[in-house]
Amino acid sequence: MEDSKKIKILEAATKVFAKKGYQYATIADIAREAGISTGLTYTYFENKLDVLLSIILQFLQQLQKANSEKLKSIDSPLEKIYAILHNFEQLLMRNEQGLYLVRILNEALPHIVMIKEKSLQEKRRQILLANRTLIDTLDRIIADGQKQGLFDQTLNPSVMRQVLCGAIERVVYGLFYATYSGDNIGYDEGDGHAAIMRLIEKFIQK
Amino acid sequence: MEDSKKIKILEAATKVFAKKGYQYATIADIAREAGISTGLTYTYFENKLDVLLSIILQFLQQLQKANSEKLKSIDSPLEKIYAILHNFEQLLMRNEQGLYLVRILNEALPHIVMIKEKSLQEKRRQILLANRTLIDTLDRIIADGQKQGLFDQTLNPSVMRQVLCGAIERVVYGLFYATYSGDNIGYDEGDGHAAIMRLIEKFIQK
Amino acid sequence: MEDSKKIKILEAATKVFAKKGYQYATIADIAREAGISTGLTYTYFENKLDVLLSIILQFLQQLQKANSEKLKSIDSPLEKIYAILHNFEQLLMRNEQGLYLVRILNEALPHIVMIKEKSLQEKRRQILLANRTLIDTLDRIIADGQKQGLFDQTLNPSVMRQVLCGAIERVVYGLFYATYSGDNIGYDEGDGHAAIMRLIEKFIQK
Amino acid sequence: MEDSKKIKILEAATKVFAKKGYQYATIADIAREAGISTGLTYTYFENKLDVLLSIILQFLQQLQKANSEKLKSIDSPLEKIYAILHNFEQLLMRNEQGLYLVRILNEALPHIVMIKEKSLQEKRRQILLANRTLIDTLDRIIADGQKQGLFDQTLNPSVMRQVLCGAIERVVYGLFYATYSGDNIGYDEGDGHAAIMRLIEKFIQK
DNA sequence: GATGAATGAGTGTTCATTCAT
DNA sequence: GATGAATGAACACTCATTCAT
Repeated sequence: MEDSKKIKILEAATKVFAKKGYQYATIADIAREAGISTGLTYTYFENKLDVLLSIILQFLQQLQKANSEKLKSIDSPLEKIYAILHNFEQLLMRNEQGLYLVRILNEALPHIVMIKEKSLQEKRRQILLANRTLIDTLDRIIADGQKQGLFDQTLNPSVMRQVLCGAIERVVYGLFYATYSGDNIGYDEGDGHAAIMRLIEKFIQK
Repeated sequence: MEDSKKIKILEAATKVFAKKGYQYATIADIAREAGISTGLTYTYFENKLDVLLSIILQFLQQLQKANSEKLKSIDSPLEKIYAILHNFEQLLMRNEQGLYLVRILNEALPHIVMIKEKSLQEKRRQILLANRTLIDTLDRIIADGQKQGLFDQTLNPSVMRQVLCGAIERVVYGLFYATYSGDNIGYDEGDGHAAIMRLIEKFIQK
Repeated sequence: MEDSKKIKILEAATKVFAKKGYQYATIADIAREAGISTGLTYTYFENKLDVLLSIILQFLQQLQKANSEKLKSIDSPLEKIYAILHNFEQLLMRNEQGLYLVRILNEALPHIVMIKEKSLQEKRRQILLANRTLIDTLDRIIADGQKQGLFDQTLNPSVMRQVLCGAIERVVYGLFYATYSGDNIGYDEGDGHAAIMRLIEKFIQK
Repeated sequence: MEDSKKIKILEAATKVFAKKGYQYATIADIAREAGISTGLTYTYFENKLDVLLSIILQFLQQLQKANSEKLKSIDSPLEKIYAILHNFEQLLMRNEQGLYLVRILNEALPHIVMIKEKSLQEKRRQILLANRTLIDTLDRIIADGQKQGLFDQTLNPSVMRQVLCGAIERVVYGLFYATYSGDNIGYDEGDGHAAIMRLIEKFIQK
């Protein structure tokens, strides 16, 4: 089990899933992109869905790792928010693969809850757990900020987190779309970053 | 060609697409939900994709109609934003069908650009047009608000619109998820509405 | 049971079968061409195959009737051959419907033997009988001609009849094709008639 | 892509198309006859129609090759006609597959002009070209024979070729029918060959 | 490990046929 | 008789997955 080949498949699949959508991407597409045979995919992954879940889990785990490292040494809720945002941007906007991920997460997350395949339950559980951990982390930081009188106290932390995440997702998805369609969407990465910073400053903070 | 049957199919398809996702929904599922035979679906629609596009187009046209009616009599950019938000909520949160729509729009919109089937090009064009009209309307309102010194002038209107739309989408999608999974997502419709109002007040306005 | 409507359906079906081929012609096509509803077709015919068989049987019966009337008063085998040829040309080349028939006979006759539907066995039997009668008539005339020393005696009557019929079929089919494709096939009705006459004169006669 | 499997599929399809007719033959039938799975058919052919066209094209190309090889070394128009007839008989009457072909050609050729599928246009073009080449070759040989005073000069070469081809087709088709229905058609292969030879001698020659 | 030929379950779509009106 | 909406069986085709080499 060469790990380098597994990585190559995951990268190829990320690209193909992002460009065609999970449903329209075939194993043959992915194998071609990875420069291997279709059959070999099944040496490294249970099935097509396993490839998708592995991509998502890898991302969530990377994010979780980056977050838990950074957050330990930060006290201020605001700084924590910034730290998480920074990790997001590092993972999603620094390179091609990151932008592909945005599209995949956007498409796939709603389906994950419904997965029933027995052999993938463990991966499903891990993804849901990592997702929940991220959500809980954000909610707790916001609640802390509110308690400390730093953040808006009129709103529910969960809904504030949804606003923040939804905004980030949309802004970054637009950047993915611009990159891969060539269309002009009216803003660039700098504008996007500025908008999210301003959102935190004006909407999250008191 | 009973129109009532066409509506029944669209309603059934909306429900099935939302619950299973477009790809996993079969025509048989939709027909069963609508209480008809599979074949009859093809009396009213060209094919499965036509059903999806019809659902989306219907929503966008309803929204466009509601918006153009309301906006005529309003001058204030802020009030215009509220009016559009109100229309969104009326169409998406008033009933079951609306919540289904959120899920469908979220899943399907990214794919519409790629549609190549000749017979569906006109519908594709109408959807893209209606979507663009909505985007342009919002961007223009925001630009007006900025010119009049009412809205934040440090940000690009397009990116502000993305933040607003992303936030709304995520908040409403959470409500859909809560309704159909039964999970507690930590906020309710009232919280959601309040958060969006607050977003407009603090992020959009100066 | 209006007989005029039955005829109208048969005429419409003849046209549609000829233009599209039996398999590609739909009942809806035929009904549209006949100016009636699809359902009404089933008042006059058992099913789609019954329509086809009725067309063929009608032709064979008309030919049989014409032949038996003419042949009674003719003694000379050669004149008999001419009489049958004349009847063929009268039925197949005098009008549009006739040319359609050529195409249909050409396509459908090979399938008729294989028909297994119980309700159509009687019609199948009649068609095979009429066909056999025609074949036997021709074979007997040729055998007579041979006995009387008028026709070539070196060949089997059956194979001579095949040559004659095959030639006629091909020549007339070419005329149908020319009429409906607009292509130039290099000969016209006059040439065709001349060729068949010459074939009889040189190949059939001694 | 084993070539032997492609051939196996073509042979199986030739048999099945001949026995059931193109429309009534299913891919499952063909695959069963070939001893493979339905899916594998699509590894070797675009679709069902592609299988049919491949059968026809293969025959026409074999015939064309055989003709062009033989005709080079022959001067006499009469000998050329005999050579082409010989090639026909070699390809169509030597084995089971050949007799199946007669049936398929008879059924399918009229439909080929109408094919609209983009991916099959090239194959369609090649078939029509090969067919035209065959027709033109025959017409030119006949015209030559007429110029040299060897052939009947009272008839148009095109119509003479139709008579010859129609006769051959019918005679051979009868042999196919006899073989596969078991019915006695009143003549055998020897009779058929003799009849065609006699047709050339008496109808084509002066 | 690596290949890609082979499998076959699954589904969109068509259309002959039926039947309530 | 006449309609055409409704049915559902049938089939071409796709593609995830397997496995002999």
